Amino acid sequence: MMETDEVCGITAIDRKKVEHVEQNLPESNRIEKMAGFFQAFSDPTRLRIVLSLELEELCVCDIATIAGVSVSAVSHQLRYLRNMNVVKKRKQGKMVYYTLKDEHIREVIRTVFEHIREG
Amino acid sequence: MMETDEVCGITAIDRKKVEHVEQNLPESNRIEKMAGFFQAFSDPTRLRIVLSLELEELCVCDIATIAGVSVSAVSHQLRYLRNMNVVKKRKQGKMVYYTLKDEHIREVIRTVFEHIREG
DNA sequence: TTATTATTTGAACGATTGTGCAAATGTAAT
DNA sequence: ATTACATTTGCACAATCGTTCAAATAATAA
Repeated sequence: MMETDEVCGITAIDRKKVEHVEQNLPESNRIEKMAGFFQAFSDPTRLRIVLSLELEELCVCDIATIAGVSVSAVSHQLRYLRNMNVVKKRKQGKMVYYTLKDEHIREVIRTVFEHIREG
Repeated sequence: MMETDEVCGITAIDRKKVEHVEQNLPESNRIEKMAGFFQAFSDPTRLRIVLSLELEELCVCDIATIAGVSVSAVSHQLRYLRNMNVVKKRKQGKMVYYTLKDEHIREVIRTVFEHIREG
């Protein structure tokens, strides 16, 4: 017989390991926040927008051209990215120009991108 | 009048910028792959699984306990993560133990995690 | 063999997501 | 004022997602 135990109706095979993990895992809040961060880059259109803004400050219309979707769709995604603190906007007359919010975002993107290349 | 131009029915405000971005953007294939990579970590349950496997090699049942979802749900997510080359399995008798696939994944996770902490 | 346990798989379900359309808002030009 | 144009917003809809349940595999124990 293995070291088996009943916990909440689920069979925990190795209680020590489970406890070790549960004690060292970030709290749920943080994990959800982190997952949300990843989610911001998990859609091809959104990622293309972000990568574009790493190269140039762009207006909504130009982003739509580059992303190959409607201006409306881009606007929706930009709002999403703004809420996630990934991009910021600069208004100039009728136009609204978007850029990445800070260097921090740039570095994360670059890091992951490098690792993708290797993998 | 601004430097405006009709392209595919979409008004391109600044053709130079658009061309510069389009020429320096990764190709669609790569962007989609990269987005897929991010997507692997964009769900709280999946991210919790990955973070757990960074700490310990775990069987499916223990992962379910830690993640707080059914064994079935975990198995589905593990298959997803296996297809994405994030985790690998080791079979031992009835049990199947999972670990992160390589150090590469570990480093990406750590990097992003650090940046999240700061931001 | 039969029973038990761990995992996987497929189907079904509600929830979320990304999109385009149409209307609304904001801003500048005529 | 009216027109023109960039952007935003609300709605609807199809597609995808994450989950559980139940059945199927796989492997050990009795």
